[in-house]
Amino acid sequence: MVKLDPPQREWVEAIGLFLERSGFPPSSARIYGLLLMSAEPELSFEDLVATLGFGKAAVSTGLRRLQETNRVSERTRPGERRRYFRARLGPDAGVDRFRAFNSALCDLLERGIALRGSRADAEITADLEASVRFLRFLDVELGGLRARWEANGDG
Amino acid sequence: MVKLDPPQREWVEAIGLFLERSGFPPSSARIYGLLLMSAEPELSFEDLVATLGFGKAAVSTGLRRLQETNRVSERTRPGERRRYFRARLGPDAGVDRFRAFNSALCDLLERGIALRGSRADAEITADLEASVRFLRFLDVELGGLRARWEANGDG
DNA sequence: TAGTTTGTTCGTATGGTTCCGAACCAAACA
DNA sequence: TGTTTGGTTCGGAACCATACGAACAAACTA
Repeated sequence: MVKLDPPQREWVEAIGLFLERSGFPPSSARIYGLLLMSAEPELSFEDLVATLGFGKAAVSTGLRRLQETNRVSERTRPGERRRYFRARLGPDAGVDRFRAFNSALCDLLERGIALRGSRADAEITADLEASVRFLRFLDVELGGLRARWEANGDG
Repeated sequence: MVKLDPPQREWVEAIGLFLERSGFPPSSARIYGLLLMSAEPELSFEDLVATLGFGKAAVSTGLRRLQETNRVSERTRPGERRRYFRARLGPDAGVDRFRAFNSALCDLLERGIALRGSRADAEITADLEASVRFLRFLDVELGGLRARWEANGDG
């Protein structure tokens, strides 16, 4: 059981809603929020159940999703069977997903352009081509950005 | 009714699924896909209903959502009551949403850092601070990117 | 006025997601 | 071997979003 002020509880809820909008199920989102807000860097399964008020099932599947997407790591302490969970914070995750998304979109748009053929309206085709060019530009630049940030040694 | 090859139909479905994953309801996603694939740059309400196989209700609400988010424009032709719908393709929409998302996340993380206070685990706090710094850097750079692209006159 | 066209809105139904409680399993220990 | 602890998986219930059909509205025609 984790001690949290009311504002801290509200924050967990707020970031929970936020993560939900980016595709996480509610249980995963609250778990991640709690791991970020807790004064302790690691929490046990039981801590999560007791503090969040979710059933064990929800916490179990919520954790699984978080681990599948590399958002949470898990370890055990010597002599204890219990596992402890910790939030993993990589600033790049969002960018990576964004780039992957754009890349997939780009491929799709190119296939679309090809399928439209030459008899189709030229303006829409031109718009699609402009989108593809921009997405390619964006991908290259985002790659450079990442390199630049890491070179600065601040991440 | 719009004539589409089977591969073209599949493409509409594919980009439909793709847009669904970025938050669009299924009907909106298919409508937008069809508007992009159709040889005609504009389609009527009836075209959408007949080609997609959705009911009128679904097309109506699907279109509303697309218009609310500026993804589709509508016009009438002189002497016709019917309305014609056209896809609007802005390459920036994705970037804007990404930046808005990051900005909101950044604010949230800063509030989180403040709420954690000084008694909380320092490593997690430091990770949060690094995330904030990176997000700020990213936002600035993305702004610059946009400007650079538009200056090149290729969008 | 009566009828046709062009959509919109409402009530209901359906599909998919997520939750809970319970049953279950695996590991440690008596 | 039996018991406790730590966690997973299953079945059913609840919820939310969305689709359909039908009723409705608005605009034009005859």
